[in-house]
Amino acid sequence: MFALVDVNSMYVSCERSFNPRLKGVPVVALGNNDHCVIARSDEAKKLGIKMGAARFQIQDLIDQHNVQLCSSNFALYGDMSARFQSLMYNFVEDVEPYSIDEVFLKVDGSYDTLYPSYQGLGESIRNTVMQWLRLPVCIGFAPTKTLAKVANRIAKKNPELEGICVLTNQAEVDTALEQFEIEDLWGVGYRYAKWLKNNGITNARQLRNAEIEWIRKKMTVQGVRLVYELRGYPARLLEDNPLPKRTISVAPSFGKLIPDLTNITDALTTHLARCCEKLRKQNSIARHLTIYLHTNRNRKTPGRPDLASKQYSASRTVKLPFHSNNLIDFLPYGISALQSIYQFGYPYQKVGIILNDIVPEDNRQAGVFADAPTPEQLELGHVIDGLNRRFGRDAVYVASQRKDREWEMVQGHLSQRYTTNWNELLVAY
DNA sequence: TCTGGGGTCCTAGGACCC
DNA sequence: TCTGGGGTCCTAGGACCC
Repeated sequence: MFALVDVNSMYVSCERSFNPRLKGVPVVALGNNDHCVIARSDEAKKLGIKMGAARFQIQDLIDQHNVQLCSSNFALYGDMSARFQSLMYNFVEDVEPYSIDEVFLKVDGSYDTLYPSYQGLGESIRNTVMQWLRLPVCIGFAPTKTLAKVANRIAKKNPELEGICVLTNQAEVDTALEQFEIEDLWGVGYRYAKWLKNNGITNARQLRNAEIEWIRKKMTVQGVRLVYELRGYPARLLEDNPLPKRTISVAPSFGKLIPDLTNITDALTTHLARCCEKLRKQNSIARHLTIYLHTNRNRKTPGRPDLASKQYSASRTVKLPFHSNNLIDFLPYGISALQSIYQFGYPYQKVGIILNDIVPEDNRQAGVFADAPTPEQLELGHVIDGLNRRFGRDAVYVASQRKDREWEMVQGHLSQRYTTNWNELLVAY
């Protein structure tokens, strides 16, 4: 049996955990630059605020119902997530952190003596997370991960279940799948849902009974796994030993549209420094660097059809002569890639970075035409990370970075980093 | 006026190897 | 005249996830 434990409205719940005034009232968390809704409390959902809505579209609702706004505070959410995940080891040995607000657990018979029923185990997890972290969770139990996802969603949609849904026998599974919309299934996105519906498959039970080879042709082996999982045969195992990331990307939008190369280069430098930090955090090095640049696709500038109202986007990938996690190694390649795609005259919204070809740090090989880094060079990055952890982000940065940061994002409703910044914690209490 | 950010997996096809 | 069989590696593109 698997369980899926999921924090309800994660970001909003984290904010509420430290700010009781947000309880019982509509709250939304906003994405970068406070533009876009990325989490909603139940009260906000009832007002009809949709996921992903732009703030200007719901400004009337915000004013009428005094909806509380929170800028996204990932220092807080990430730390609460780590606490939530580590708490799960108090109950079971096999834990797979799946996303910032979800964990899969393997719940086998060995826990029978401690928790005589899945229901009892679920209640115990729910109560403990609430007591220790003040976060509300829902839990679904079932024989496969996909069915546990189904059970979790049922727990969430039916308040009378009080956050717990157990699917064990076939009759329960049949009923659940019959009522489960195809597009809500884990692994069925917009396009597959459309195709399945066109072929007469509208609920999960119909998909479970579908012909395997026909599914494979359209939905590849992943679709096949999904059907097996619905039939109760595990095709996705618990991955409790997460591999390092194979792609690392940093691409926040600017706080306003930026036309000039100087400011964009400055942003690129800062983003690249973040990428290297992420690499070092998982003890990796990378060799492939993609830089992309684009204007705001949603902007419909009325009036003069001159350059400033047209769209532009471009990208360039470069391969370094060796793997690295050091900003100084990446920077010249990043800057020349940027210069090769930059075109004068457009108002840009974002410069983004993607790193690929990522390998463990101790797999480092000297390039044929480049010297291997010295031990001091290898250590430098980790030393900078240590200083920035201790004295605050950007305590140490490269000299070419500017201090004014004209491009930086806007966050007008940011809460404190309650759990990770001791000074702020003292102020808060 | 204003619309997020960061990932994974799979497949096909091209270039190359012996 | 007749031109095999079995691989690897890389990339782009498409689908999905939270």
